Formats: sequence, structure tokens, C-alpha cells
Amino acid sequence: MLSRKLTMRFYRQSGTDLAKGLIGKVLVHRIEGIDLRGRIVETEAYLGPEDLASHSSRGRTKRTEVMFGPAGHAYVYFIYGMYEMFNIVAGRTGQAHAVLIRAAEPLDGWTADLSGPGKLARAFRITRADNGIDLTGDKLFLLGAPNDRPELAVTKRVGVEYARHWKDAPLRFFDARSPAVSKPRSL
DNA sequence: GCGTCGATGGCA
DNA sequence: GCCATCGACGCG
Repeated sequence: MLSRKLTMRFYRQSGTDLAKGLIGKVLVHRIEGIDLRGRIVETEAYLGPEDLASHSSRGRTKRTEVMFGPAGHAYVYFIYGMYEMFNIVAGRTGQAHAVLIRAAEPLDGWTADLSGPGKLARAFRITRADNGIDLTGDKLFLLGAPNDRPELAVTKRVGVEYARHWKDAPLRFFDARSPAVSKPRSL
């Protein structure tokens, strides 16, 4: 089956629906004529300013600016002094929904450990230089996978214990059959 | 196989 | 001071 590039229309779903919908899709980074490719197996949804776990809950700042923009763009930020995190803006413009890509399975015989958001971004060579780029372009983009039928599982998000009543929200999604999912498979 | 902890820098 | 993390280390 021919895989088509995901469109703006697809990215305009709510953060929750996009996070679910991205499981099984293929992430591609075209770099120096080589395509790095991985099958996404784990995501988390962040639901805008009211979501206390989302960076957008602190309002619109230089860092969070792209999250408030149109869907289908990369939001990449730096954390813990050494990791980049790759997110995809979702929903309607101004809604500031986003999906964190947490894990993937490497394709094409690529041997890389993509089990965790820090490791994934590093292996895919995604950095803050990619912040704000349009994911319907030819550099960094996603492909559909028509025959891929992941077994969807849900838990609370990782590392958001500070987020008060949002900390236990069931917004982490993963393919229950994938060995590449990062640590916890239940609450 | 667990829990704990240090690295390391941008951000509000 | 706090982090949407990771890997090294100590335990027994």
C-alpha cells in the first residue's frame, strides 16, 4: 500500500485524537540525502493553557510561541541541560494543543534506540533548529501506514507529578504489542 | 531487578 | 529553583 504524507487536515485534530492517531505512523527525517525512518509507538497529548502539565499553561512566551500557531508544525524544546523533545502542534490555531513523540521502532534496518523522547530526538537528529518547521514539507514529515493496526493502550503521562489535577489524566498512548515503548505499561 | 541520584542549561 | 530525561551506580 502506498503511504501518503500526513496532511494539515490530519494534524488539525484535537491533541488527544492526534496522539492516538499517530500510533503506527512513520516519522521521516530527510538529512543529507538519507531518510531516517521510525514507526511511532508512543505519544502523549498536551491540551493547551488549561492543562497544567503543558508548557502553554504558563502562557504565550518566546518558547511556547509555535504551540499557539497552526497545527502540523514542530515544537522542539531543550530540557535537563541535555535533551531535545520533539512535539507536533495539534488542533485549531491558538488552541495550543501538542503531541509529544515518546518512542518509535527504527525501520529499514536502522539500529537505534528510540525508546524515550530524549533518545528519539537525539537519534533522529531533531534539535531546536527544527523548532517551528512545517511537517508537510520535505525535510521532516510523517507518513500514513494504511495496513498498520496497533493495539492501543492508555495510561497517565510520564513525569508530570507537579500538574495537580491533570497529573493522572489518561493522555499517554502506545502500541501494547511494541517492545520499543518506554518504561511504564500501566499506571 | 529495583530505587536513587547527578549531569547540565534554559526558562520563568 | 524547577524541569514532558537518561544512565550509572549501589544494593545484597
